[in-house]
Amino acid sequence: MSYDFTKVEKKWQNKWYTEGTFNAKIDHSKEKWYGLIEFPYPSGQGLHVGHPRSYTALDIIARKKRMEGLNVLYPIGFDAFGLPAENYAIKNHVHPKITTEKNIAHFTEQLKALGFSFDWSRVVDTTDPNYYKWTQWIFIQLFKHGLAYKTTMPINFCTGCKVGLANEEVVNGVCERCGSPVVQKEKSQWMLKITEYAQRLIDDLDEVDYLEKIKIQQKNWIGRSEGAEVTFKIADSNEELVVYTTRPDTLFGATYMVVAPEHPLMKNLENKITNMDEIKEYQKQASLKSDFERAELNKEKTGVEIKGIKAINPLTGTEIPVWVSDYVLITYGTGAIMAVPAHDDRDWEFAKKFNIPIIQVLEEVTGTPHEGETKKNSIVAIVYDEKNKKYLTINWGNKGGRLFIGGTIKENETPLECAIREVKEETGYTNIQLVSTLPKINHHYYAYNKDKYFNIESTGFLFKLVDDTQIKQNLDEDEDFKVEWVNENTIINDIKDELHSKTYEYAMNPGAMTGDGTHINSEWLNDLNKEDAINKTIKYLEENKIGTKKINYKLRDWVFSRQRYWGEPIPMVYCEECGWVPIPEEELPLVLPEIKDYEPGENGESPLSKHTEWINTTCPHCGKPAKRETDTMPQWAGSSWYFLRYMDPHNSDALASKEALEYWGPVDWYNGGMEHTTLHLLYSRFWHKFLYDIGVVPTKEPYKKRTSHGMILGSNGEKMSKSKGNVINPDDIINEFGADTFRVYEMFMGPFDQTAPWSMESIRGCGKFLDRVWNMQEFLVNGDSYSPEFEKMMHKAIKKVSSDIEEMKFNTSVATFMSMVNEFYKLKRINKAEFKTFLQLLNPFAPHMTEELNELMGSTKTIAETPWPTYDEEKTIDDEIELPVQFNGKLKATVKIPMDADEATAKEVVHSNSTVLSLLDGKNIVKEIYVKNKIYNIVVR
RNA sequence: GCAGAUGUGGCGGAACUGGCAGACGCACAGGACUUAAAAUCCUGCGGGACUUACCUCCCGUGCCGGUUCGAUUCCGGCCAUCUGCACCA
Repeated sequence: MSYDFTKVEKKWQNKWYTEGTFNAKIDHSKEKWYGLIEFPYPSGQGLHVGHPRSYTALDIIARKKRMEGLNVLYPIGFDAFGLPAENYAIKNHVHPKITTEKNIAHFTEQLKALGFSFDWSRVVDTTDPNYYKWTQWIFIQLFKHGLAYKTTMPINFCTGCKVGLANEEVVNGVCERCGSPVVQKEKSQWMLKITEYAQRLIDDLDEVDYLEKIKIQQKNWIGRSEGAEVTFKIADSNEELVVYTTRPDTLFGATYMVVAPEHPLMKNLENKITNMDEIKEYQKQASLKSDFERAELNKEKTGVEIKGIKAINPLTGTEIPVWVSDYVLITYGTGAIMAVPAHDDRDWEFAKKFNIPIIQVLEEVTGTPHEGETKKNSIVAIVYDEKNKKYLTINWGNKGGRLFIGGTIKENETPLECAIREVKEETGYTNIQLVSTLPKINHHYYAYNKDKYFNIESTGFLFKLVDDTQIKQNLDEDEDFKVEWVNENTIINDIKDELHSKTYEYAMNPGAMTGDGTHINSEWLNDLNKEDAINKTIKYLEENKIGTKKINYKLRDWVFSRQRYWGEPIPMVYCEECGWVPIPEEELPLVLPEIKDYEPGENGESPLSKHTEWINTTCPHCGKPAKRETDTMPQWAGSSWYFLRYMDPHNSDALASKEALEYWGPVDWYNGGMEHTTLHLLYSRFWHKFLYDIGVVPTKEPYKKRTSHGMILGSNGEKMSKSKGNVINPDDIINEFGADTFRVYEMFMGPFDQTAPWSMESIRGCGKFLDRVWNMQEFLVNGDSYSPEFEKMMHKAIKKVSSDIEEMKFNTSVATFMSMVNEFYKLKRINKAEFKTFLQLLNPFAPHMTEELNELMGSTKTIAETPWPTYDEEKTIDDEIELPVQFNGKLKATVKIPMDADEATAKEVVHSNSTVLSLLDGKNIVKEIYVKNKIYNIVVR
């Protein structure tokens, strides 16, 4: 009798749905467990095969938790506001509400066909006024607490369509739809002060169980840095330029300053600046670029010197030039920097391009310091022969190995003169040309020939050989070496001296020295390391009132306005007298008006801006005529708190009752994609913390645990997309293989948190496995307890599957099931006790078939009603193990010994093994290593 | 450019905390069943050398090096691919 999944799956799905099997109710006598998956955006394409990966994973966990006796909440809903519905509406003149309803119905059907144990009585829909009433309510609370404010922020503006665009709609600087250039246009927008919560969003990560990579990514995104704000005076004016720096210790090396193109300094000093036209042109060019373009890779640095003004280095009093360049961003720090080209890569690049002086203030330390060192200044010269691709070295043989040319600087001699002289004296080459001067290195060493310890400051030089003109060497008596030209590999292998190899490294990778070291050229900071110098500088700045210690975050406030129709209306009214006033809470929800033209308004306004009858209202505060806000909220708004609504979805008096929030909160386990780590996850943590602060929710953090799933790729290993023609439709898979096979395959395809390509061949294998499970009925025999042949396997399997599910190692669980089935087939026998346990373990993965088989076995209870199987640790342990025996770490034999055998027993068995004895013949045993139950290694000579 | 991730047979992958590399599945090959095919069941399956065969030996977890009795696993340096990005001072 072959298995008809169509009938069986429908049967159980109907039962679950009509009986509300998985509907959750508050029950204070039971421990709760709240599992959450990211609710889908109901797109017109229908469900993606990626959705079920996450949903199945948490469904498995939820089903297991129920069997373990927990009161489980596993809800589903729809994040239904968004761009695609609106764009579809513009194109086809269908109201987004209609398409959204249709799409939700389609999604619901698809999700039900996969047999997820969702509580279908709690479905939420972010576009439902009864839902977004509370999204608006939260916004008003944010406004009342000073966390929502208006400011001017640039939007992407299409010069063709004359509308604002989302980042996603801008492709290579042009509009996705019409191809016209996109420019940045200033617009007054609502902002949420997420930055106020930056520190707490970092600190409270210690309290939650998120995957480490998620915590790291959130911390990097928030980007806390400690540094200082330093005030630079502008010469001959009252203007000051405040910069933020994380490296105040390098202040002596600041040789110029840079301000962002949007910085007010230029306007303020307009009458002093002599090249204002040039600067205005540069500002205009910069305004055409989006932030993304400015960040584009390998971009050549651009900039213009602001002529007519100079800044004064507050430590040295030196006048330094001020530049404007778009590599400095107005949104970070103070929008201005002090540039230290010797110790910052970007500044270094800029200074090289515009020939600005580079002053080294920190030098790397090599070698080991020793008491009684003699100080000297010296050079290391690297000479490169481009024609033959060889480097000039001197080979001391066993008296010091291979080195470049080195030497001590004499009095009245510059380092460069010294280098040229040394090359001539030691090798005879006279026609060389300087390529670059390398950063100085502070080196400690011991000279054998002089029996002395030295501490030298060495300047490196890279020369190229012009021609091979060579005179006679002029050597000291103790200089006994060979002059040799060698290739790169020889340099890397032979040059062991730290100073010389470091010099070579600098020569090969020109750039700023950003590491730690010891300060030079820095007056009272000299000889200090980075950390001490930073502290000392900050202290000095504060004492002299020219700067302060400052913590900065990369995190920016959240731009909360969208010039779109299909979003939650922002419940604010503008009154000439009273300013921005929220609408009274009893008037919520502020319903999105039904309109027919969803085309954006002119000049980047929202479509709502054309509806004067809706816009015109009265001020809730003073009663005079006033206007509504026409921008709507971003899609992130509805998803920032939906997990709270699930706890009490039909409540009309509050976003959820206190009882529900206290019982179900916080979410015990939230799984979702890595792509939501920095936006959605951070936004919802921010809202939750705010709601905690105003006493609405009882916990600081919304999610106890967060994990993530990997993307499912097309069978060609690329991201699924219509244009690539590699999209897999879940409906086809369900029709051909059934939901159980689909679920098992998605769990088997690879490690849950990594990307995996789809394979039609592999899914067939999972179908075959389930058929084999079904066919085990043919050799099912009676039995109330595990048979001796399978007892150990059963206990091991319960242990393995139980822990695998908790660790989301679903692929190895499925492998365990497959191995078990293979074992049952070997004996062509399984008894009822074994079958029952097997079905219970497999049930969360393949709920339909296992319930059916369980029923066919004559069970009176469904598997969902039975407790999760338990195991006996004792019975998972083997009595005897195969111990590998190695010789010098290479496997040569295995011996059977009892589990947990002591060393003497193991030794006896190993030494009576014939292979071991023959291998020991004529050898000396140096050492024997025994690791209990793992290995026996004999080291022989 | 920065950050994060990944790299193991023909393919997807397994290997607990440094201890027998390749579990499980796919593909492939052979066999059983069948008039035949499909389905099903059984067996084999990293590469190479040697061999009638049993065996045995060598190589092998992206590359180079290190630590160790022993490294897919730890350390240093590279390379490649993927993903994200806000040049973060």
